[in-house]
Amino acid sequence: MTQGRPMRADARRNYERLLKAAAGAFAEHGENASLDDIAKRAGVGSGTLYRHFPTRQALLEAAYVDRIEAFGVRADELAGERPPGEALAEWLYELAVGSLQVRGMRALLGSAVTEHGGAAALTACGTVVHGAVTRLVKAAQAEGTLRGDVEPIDVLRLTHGVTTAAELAGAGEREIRRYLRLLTEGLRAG
Amino acid sequence: MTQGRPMRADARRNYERLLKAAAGAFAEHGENASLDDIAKRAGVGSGTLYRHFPTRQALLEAAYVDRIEAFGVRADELAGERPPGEALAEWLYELAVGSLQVRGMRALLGSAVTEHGGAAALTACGTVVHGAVTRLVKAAQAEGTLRGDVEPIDVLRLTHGVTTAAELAGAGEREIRRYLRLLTEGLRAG
DNA sequence: ACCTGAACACCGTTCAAGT
DNA sequence: ACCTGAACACCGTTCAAGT
Repeated sequence: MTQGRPMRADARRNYERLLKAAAGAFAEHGENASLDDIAKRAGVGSGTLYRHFPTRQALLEAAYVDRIEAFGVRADELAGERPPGEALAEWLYELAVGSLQVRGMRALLGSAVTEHGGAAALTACGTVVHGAVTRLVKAAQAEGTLRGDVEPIDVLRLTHGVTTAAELAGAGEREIRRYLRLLTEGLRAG
Repeated sequence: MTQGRPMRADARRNYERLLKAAAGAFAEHGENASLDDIAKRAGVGSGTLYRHFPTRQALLEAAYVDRIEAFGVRADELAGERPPGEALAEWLYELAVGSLQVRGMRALLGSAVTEHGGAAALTACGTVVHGAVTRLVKAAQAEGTLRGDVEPIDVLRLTHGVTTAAELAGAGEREIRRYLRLLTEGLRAG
């Protein structure tokens, strides 16, 4: 599907250098790392970067595609090990921790659940994450531990929101856990 | 407190022109509106903008200080009209709707609840909002409708997070209401 | 005391020329 | 088919000169 004809040898080499440079730059400077700097680090002209990755979004996605796919696998693992409600909670927790630790991934996940003017053109990353959360959510709803009136995408968005909140708090993993529990249990007394 | 000696006439005029231009630019282009453009709109040199507002944050805050203070007043109004739990919920709703509608205010509120390396130097805007939410939260906790293990700042952060989520959804006011209810009631079945 | 605007540094993006 | 890097446009920030 993403297959096209194979790249010329130099193109493929540049592609991989760019990915490596991008990962480093995003880790150091966050999602807004300079594209020019990334090209320089990779030792290629800036035009080459644009040829391979027409938008910052595309580069971000390519840089984290492995990690995102690991989350898809992890969802099925958890579904096999634990009761649905717990599996969902743990997966959301790991997703939140991941997007806090790996700078740039939060932005990627955010745009993966953004409504882009109606007909949501799901990104590759969006497809994987959305598929995973849908399986977990349906199971938890069937089990009766998750309310029936929420869509999988709502859960993803709210988790992203909670992660944002935790980041504002300069939070560690304990704080994320706390905020996520407030979401799943609610703020009401009880 | 913010009083200093009175500004020279031309300084005061420029200050106000800048505020007006900033409000317009933020409304049009969001929180990242070009500062240079704002100075041009106001008909002043860019240095003048920096003299009055050393950071973008400072300009954002000055542009919205009236609106923020209105939220402080509104909190007391609601506290006088409704039971504490309802007053808090309604206030958070209005805050969320406000930060979605007025571009730039969301960013301002976000940074108002951000932990800035330990000794949180609260902004003026942060002080107002934090004071208001504290009054509402304490009352709701005393009444027993809000769980006792959350701090006012947590409520503010989570509301900011929910607003973020709603924005991702390209949401209207109905969606915000729904997401806020999910926060206050929780995701668990029941 | 305050203002102006040129100057500098930096970044994203395009595209003509090269291999 | 792909790459390079100069060129352009734009922005934030500083500061010497001016009133």
